[in-house]
Amino acid sequence: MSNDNSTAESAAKTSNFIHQIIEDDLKSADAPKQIVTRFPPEPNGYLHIGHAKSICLNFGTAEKFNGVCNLRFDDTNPEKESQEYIEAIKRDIRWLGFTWHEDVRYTSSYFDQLYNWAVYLIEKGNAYVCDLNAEQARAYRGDFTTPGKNSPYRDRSISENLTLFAKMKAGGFAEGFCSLRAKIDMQSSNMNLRDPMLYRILNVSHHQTGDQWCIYPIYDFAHGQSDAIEGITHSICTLEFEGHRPLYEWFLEHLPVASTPRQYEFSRLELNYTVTSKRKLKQLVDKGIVNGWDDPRMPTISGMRRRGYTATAIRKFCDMVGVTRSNGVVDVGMLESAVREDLEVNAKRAMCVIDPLKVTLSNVAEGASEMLSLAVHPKLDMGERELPFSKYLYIEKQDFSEDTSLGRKKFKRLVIGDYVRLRGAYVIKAEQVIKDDSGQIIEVIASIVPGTVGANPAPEFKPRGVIHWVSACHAVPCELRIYDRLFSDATPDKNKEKPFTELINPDSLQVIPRAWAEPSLLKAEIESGYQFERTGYFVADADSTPEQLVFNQTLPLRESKAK
RNA sequence: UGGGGUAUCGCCAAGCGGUAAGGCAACGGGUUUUGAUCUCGUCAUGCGGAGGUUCGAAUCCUCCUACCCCAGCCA
Repeated sequence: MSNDNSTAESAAKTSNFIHQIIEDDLKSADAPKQIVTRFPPEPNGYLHIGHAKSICLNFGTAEKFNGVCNLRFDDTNPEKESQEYIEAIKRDIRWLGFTWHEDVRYTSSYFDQLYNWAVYLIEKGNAYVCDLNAEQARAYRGDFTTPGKNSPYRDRSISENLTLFAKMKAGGFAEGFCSLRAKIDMQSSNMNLRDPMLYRILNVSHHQTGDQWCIYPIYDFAHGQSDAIEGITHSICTLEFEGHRPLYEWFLEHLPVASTPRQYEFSRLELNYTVTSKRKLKQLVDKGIVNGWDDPRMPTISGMRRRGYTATAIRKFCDMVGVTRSNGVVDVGMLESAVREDLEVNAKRAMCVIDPLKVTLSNVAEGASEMLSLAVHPKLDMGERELPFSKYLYIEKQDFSEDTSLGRKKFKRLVIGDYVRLRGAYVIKAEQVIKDDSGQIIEVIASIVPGTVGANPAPEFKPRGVIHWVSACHAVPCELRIYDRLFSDATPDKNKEKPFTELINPDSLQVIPRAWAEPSLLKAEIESGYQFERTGYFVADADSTPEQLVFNQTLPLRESKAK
């Protein structure tokens, strides 16, 4: 489908601070044999545009340096995770065009090893079972300006800790009764080092391990070690994990791990007029504000796919925004620009009239039907399509005006007494307008200039412009869903007055139940992009049935001010 | 407030001591059987601020300022 095979080349050209670090690493004496990265989503929601950036970075970096990238589900919190999300995430990554190394990994498949390492820490006197409840633990932790206090359980003996931890694992304690904590430094100015929790008791079954465990490791105790197990060389994550890096390294230093991955952080992607947080996107879904995770207004990968955004465009966009450590909010227009750039060369052209006005051609015989052949793309060779022409047409209401004083440059459409080109067909002249009792224009009588198909007319018949059309008796009805940005606020999650769920653009979805498409669109495939000439990019939606075609507007065409 | 980060055009972003790339947007001109595309041009004497070092500073030093992250048994 994609005519763009320059993605890999341009990806190879783009660089960022992480690539620079890797280049240095590769030159060093202890250079890794191979670069290994990983994309570690938690299966607690669908992937969004922010994840796309991380995916492009991790898979793209591995590709650039002839390394590999693992897909690892960071499934340490079964309460919020599900198999449905796992399947959706795999589907989205594949759709983006990336292939993970070997089999999918799961942090949960390392639970035994992680447990043994926890025991190891206890044996070395570096971890203890703490009976403080959540509230008490918070009080003991202190705050930014107050150092924490040691837990009264901090100095339990190694053997007692071993017994207690085994009992935790065996289900001997109620949820929340106790936890395993690392013995680091309650006075640390880095809150993450104030004896962080390693394991908590969770009496829930896990989507991968079933009821095998009732204790689950916390992120910090699982992530770095999982990286080490997999031989990850560069563990790339977002900025909010920066403060966790000392802890990440502490575990690698205090455990007999086989390799020492390094963590690097970059700033997460933010887009204006949207939210990029799985938690918030889930709220939109749960509250029914949108129709599911793949609603075409959602910045999820599956939503964008359904909207008609292409993988090529999303990857191009990720390339455009770059990778840095500074927080910023990217203009959603940049994403749209990448989408148009791809669709301009990859979308087939077709015609569809949204708001029809009947045109009767006075000098075309009743019942006469001519089959015209039009290029699928005006510049690229994408074949031809057949288009029936007849005495009765539909054009857009907007493309006709009674105001004959409108200048030819000001209004490049149909006006009584003047000429206009029907795209790919004849030049016509509007002769007469017919109105109903209320004065509404219901029909225009026009005539064709013979011999103007594929040929320019004599100068005196020079058309004001080109308009799109369909043959009224051949056109197929279809439903159009026109989308606009989901939020009316540029920064919905930073608004002080209202929660983001109340900043929804009331016009984010407009349904046009009956538009008229050229017959070739009957063959439109789901997810295949079209440009409806002069109106916008559209894509056939999976809701389409043999009786009713449904198209989603991907984006309108750009419009210069004059229009 | 303690700690950790970040500040270059409206937005994103190169720059790594030698005199401010590029993209998006915007604004002008041209081409065009899509008011699309394409194309040509304009768009930071200035790099958060103030000092300092240097022949030379966005790049080095000092001091300010603003914003982001951390006080989940989330990731």
